[in-house]
This record gives sequence, C-alpha cells and structure tokens, in this order.
Amino acid sequence: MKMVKTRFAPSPTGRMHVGNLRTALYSYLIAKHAGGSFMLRIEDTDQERFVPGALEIIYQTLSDAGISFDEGPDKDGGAGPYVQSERCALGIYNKYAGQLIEQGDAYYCFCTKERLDSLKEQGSDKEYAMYDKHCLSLSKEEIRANLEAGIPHVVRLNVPNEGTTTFHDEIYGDITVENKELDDMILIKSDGYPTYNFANVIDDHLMGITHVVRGNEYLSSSPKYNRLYEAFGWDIPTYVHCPLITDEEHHKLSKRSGHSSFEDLVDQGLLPQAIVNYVALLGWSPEDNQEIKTLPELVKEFDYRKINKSPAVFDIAKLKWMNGEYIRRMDDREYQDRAMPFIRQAISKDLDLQKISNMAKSRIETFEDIPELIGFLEKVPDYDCSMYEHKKMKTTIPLSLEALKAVLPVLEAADDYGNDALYSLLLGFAKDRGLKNGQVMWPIRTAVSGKQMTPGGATQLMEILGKDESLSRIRAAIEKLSENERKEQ
RNA sequence: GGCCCCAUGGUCAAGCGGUUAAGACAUCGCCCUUUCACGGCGGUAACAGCAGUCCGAAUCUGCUUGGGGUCACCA
Repeated sequence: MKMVKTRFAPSPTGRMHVGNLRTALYSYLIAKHAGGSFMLRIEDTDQERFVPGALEIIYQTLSDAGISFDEGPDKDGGAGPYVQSERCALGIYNKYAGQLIEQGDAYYCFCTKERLDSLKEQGSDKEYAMYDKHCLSLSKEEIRANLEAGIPHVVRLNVPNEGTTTFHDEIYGDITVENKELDDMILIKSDGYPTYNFANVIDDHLMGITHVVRGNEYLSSSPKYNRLYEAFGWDIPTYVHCPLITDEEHHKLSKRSGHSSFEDLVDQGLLPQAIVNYVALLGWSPEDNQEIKTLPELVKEFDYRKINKSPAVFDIAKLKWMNGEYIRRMDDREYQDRAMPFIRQAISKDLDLQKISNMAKSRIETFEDIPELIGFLEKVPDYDCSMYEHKKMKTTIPLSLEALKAVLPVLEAADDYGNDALYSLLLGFAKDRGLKNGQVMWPIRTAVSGKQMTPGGATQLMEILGKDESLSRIRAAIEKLSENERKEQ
C-alpha cells in the first residue's frame, strides 16, 4: 500500500473562508490519520487575481489552525517547486501539453474572444455554449503558419463527442456523464500559464498525491480530469469531495458574497482551535458523539469514508457556544492574557482586573463579550427604577428604597469588604430585619450595577468596587429612588 | 436552461431492513444560586411527497417536489 499523501492547494487571493479551511483540515486529517504526509502547493496561475500578502495569510491561517505541512514552498520535500508560477517557468506544463498535442489528445486553438462570444449567442441557449472544435480541423501547415505569425492561442483538450466518462468519488460514488456534455477545456492559456484544471492534474501526479480532497463545487467538472489522466496513462488518485458549507440561506460560502473568513472570525474573538473543531464537525461526526476534540484526537478518529454528502449550514451560534467551552477549559494564565486587552478596553479605573476577568470566564462565549459584560464597573449606566422590582425576590421599588436606606449605615460601618465578610454581614442583616435574602441582595446589586444581569452577586461586585465606590453608588441609588417616589406622589 | 449532486427537528448530526428515530446547538420549563452564567433535570420539535420491492422500510428502487452546485483564457 502506497503511503497516503494529500495536499492543500489554495490560490493566493486573500483571506481564507471557512469552506477552504475545512478542505485543508480534512485533507490534513486524511493524511495524518493514515500516517501519511500533507503538502502545501500554491496555485498562482492567475496573475490577475493575485493579492499581495495573500501567501502570508495562508501560512498564518494554517499555523493558527494548527495544520502543519510536511512539504511546501518553504519546506522542500523533493517534489518542488511548490509554487505553480515557478513550475510554469520550468516549462513543466508546456512539456505535457506538447505531449498531448503530439498524441492528438489536445490541439491548438486560435479562436478570438469575439468568435467565442458569438458561439454563445447562436447556441440553443443564449448564455451557455460549448466550444465547437473549430480549430481541431486546422491543417498542420495552418497551425505552423499561425504559430509563426505569433497569433495568440490556447491549447484545448480534445474530448470526443461520443461515449461516456465515469469517475469515482469516495463520498459520492460513481458519476457518469456523456462526453458530449464535456467542453474541450483549455489547458494552456494564451498567456502561457496553465489553467487550474490542467496544472492540478499534472502536479498532483508529479507530486505523488494519492488522495485529492476538494470542495463539492468541483464535482461536476471532475470527469474531465479523468480524460486527462487517461490520456497520459496515469493512475487516477482517490477523490474525496467534501460537502459544501453554506450560509443560513443555503448558499455556498464565498469571499465574494462577503462571508466571514477565518481571520474575520478570529478578529471577532473566536479561538482558532474552536473554529477548527467546529468546522471539523460540518460534514463529519465522531463515533463517540463527543464534540469537543483536540486536533490530535481528530487525527486519530477521522474517517473520510464517513463524510456526509449533504451540504451543511454554518451556524455561528453553535461555534460561539463551542468557543465558550474552549474559554472555560482554558488555563487561567492563557485566559488572562487573552482577556486582559478586552478588560482594559472597558475599565480604566484602578480595579482588580484579575478578579474581574475570573468572573467573566464562565459567562462569555467570545472575548468580545467582555466589555459589554463588565462596563458597568467603570460607570453605572442609566437604568430604570422598575429594575428594583423583582417578583421572585419579592421586592418592589418602595421596599428596595427602604432596604437600601436601612442597610447603608451597616455598610458604612463595615471595614472588611471581602466577599465572604460582606455576604455574612448582609445575611445577618436580612435575618435581623425579618427580610428575605433577595430583598436585600437584589436592591444592592441593582444599586451597585444598574444592570439586570451582572457577572456576579451583590457582594462580589462590592468587593471589586471597594467600599467608597460601593457606598457612593448606593447613596446615588437612594437618591434616585427617593426622587422617583416624590414624582409618584 | 443543460448537466451533476443532495434531501432525518430551526441548525449540525447518529441511523445503513425490525429502534420508544440517538446526541449537540438553539428554544422553552424546572432545580441550584445573593442576580446572571456555569452545572443538573425535563419539555417542544424530524424521516419532503407518491408509488413499488419486502412478512416488515428513514433505511432498497422509481417518479415527483424542493434545495444546491456547475456550465470562464477563475480557481
């Protein structure tokens, strides 16, 4: 059995969206699960779409995601070069195109853009038409003359109009199409660069790729590839087409439609490991039903034969949930490092930031949630007095005012503003006055935070705010409630 | 429009001829709790439709419907 070798072959056109990332991941998992090797190849045969810096993005994304490759542009494994423009300069593609022309499996085409466009117009369906093999009938002399005259040309694959072509995919099974449905695809463009379709086949063969992993959008063009392999007499690799990842409208994720890239998600405060973990589960599920998996665990358990056929909707809500799980499991030091910038963003006062970050840990899904969660510590937001009413706590606005007034001197007298001390102090207070715990805790928490929900109870918040600030907030609340009462009357 | 692919709850997803049709996210309720969260418990919610094969069909076949993909000198 030959060693498994897979590849990820992105084009340097910008940020990577999650569909691409998952293809890279599955490709990596298939190789590593089998103890094989994983390779990176850069497909930059479209000089117009090249985006400067895109190469760095690819490296960065892969490295953030923890997907490491054994061979690639900066890591020679003997099958290089790994960048198609460099391979093109070596004449690799032209050599193979020449072989096909010699064999009669490919031919030069000198048709102009205008003629090609006119084909579309007179075709049965205005917008779609295949090439009519016009240049196939050119004589040797005509071809030579055209070539010598420097007329722009491409090289096309010659697909017969009769018969059928079948190719096999590990996930989708056999797919057979009529040859007459297959266009005479262009192999070499007029600028001398190979098309993706051609370069892909040549390189996958030359580089010893055993499993071709790619998106489902290539499924319908795959039969053409087989014609190429057959023309060369090469072994056809194992194809693994992954199901599409779509948005909530069930449309394919793409940069063009403005869908989030991996980097966008990271910018939104999502952890690379969580993204990788989530995306692994789009189209595949582990046997033990355990969804949180590390990359090594995925490597161990991944079985490409169990990849799903149907497209999957990218559900950001579940990704966020998973991200929250990752945050909670993160060790404190790492968590602290990542959370601190967001905490500083919200807090400029001299407060115990570490305590604050610990409070936030179990209550956020992404780090971006932090400022909103703790902003009240910096400054009490405007709030409505009705917040003092709480059915379950059995408090009302007047009762709250009363409770706050009564508890104020007690808090003023207290010296220990640690959570535990405050807690027992207040419970004792409630008991003495014949009040429910909630009837004193709820008003205080509200007074001190101005919020319906806070990342901690009344005493925890007071501990962080300190005595002075806590008292001043409570006094302000008493004022606010008293004023409200006056207005009512 | 041609061709190709797909079809289990709102979403992800088990299931591969006999199951009370898992589980997760979301949602709802309860418990825990000084609020929220975490955690625990429970509820709502699905085999697109129609034929056929079979003692028996979510599972096999066909058709219909629905959805998606692709038809470039882009990858």
